[in-house]
Amino acid sequence: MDSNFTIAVHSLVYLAYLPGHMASSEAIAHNVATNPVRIRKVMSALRNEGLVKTKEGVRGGYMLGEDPGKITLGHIYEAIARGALQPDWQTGDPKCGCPISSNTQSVMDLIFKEAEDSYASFLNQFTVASVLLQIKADK
Amino acid sequence: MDSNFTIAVHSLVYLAYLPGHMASSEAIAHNVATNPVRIRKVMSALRNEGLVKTKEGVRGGYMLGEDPGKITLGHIYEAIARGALQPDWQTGDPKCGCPISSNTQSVMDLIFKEAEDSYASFLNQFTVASVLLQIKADK
DNA sequence: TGGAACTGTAACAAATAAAATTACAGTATG
DNA sequence: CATACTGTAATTTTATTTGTTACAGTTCCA
Repeated sequence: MDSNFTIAVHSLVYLAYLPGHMASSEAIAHNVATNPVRIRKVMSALRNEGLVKTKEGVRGGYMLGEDPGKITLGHIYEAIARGALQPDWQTGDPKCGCPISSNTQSVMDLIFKEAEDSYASFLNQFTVASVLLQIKADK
Repeated sequence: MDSNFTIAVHSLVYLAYLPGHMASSEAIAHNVATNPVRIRKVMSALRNEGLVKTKEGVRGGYMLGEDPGKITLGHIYEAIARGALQPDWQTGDPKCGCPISSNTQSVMDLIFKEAEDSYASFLNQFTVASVLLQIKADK
């Protein structure tokens, strides 16, 4: 999977950490170690879910859309990475006569969907606030 | 992630499906819709975990190493895809003064490891035999 | 006993996906 | 109205995934 989920978590934790709870894409990009355009794209996806709020124009930037203790990693995952666990490439050939070759795709599809639900719900035990605490405690 | 896990599951289900429970890399590759070399690589990894047995030489190929009902998808995942859930790319810079930038990597690392454990254990509810049944029932 | 049918790998090439860059229109602020 | 921002599209660069070729080693059996 791509790193958008990690970037999203890092960015939100960074916002939670800052006194003003606000930063520009450039400041976030610097902390995350990537480029501002990428941060803006990630933030756009988070904004659609209400996880951040945007302020355009001079002295604009991003701020948390909710209390850090209310934003779970599962929610972040759903907002930005849904489907990332399943490989794009599929095995078999749906038009093939063999039932294994033709049906494995749809069965694996279902298994991946269920597994991803379980993954996202596992991630719900973490919040931006709890990750921030872990990071502060980390030596 | 790459598709090795899906290929592994498909291959083992295919072996379980065949009357003789045995097939060459070429036959498996054809069913999976990939090339024989790739199947051999996947099978090598599965062999290290005892999930398949190999027979070299004429009329050789691969056969199941255990009862299809005993092989769980979690075990297959561990054998071939451990670590695939975590992106290679990491955020932040461990040498940076800011605690967020420098510690997010190790904290996310731990979260991904735990999440992957939970993912693999979710997959343990499925076996090669149960997937085969699902595939046969699929219309 | 030697050629055919296999696996095991390594090395390389092609295709695809992820990340970075560039560019520019739109928006608030002072 | 110049400046400092976001939003997004287009493009380039880089990394990863997949496929191919090549060949040594193993077993079978004619």
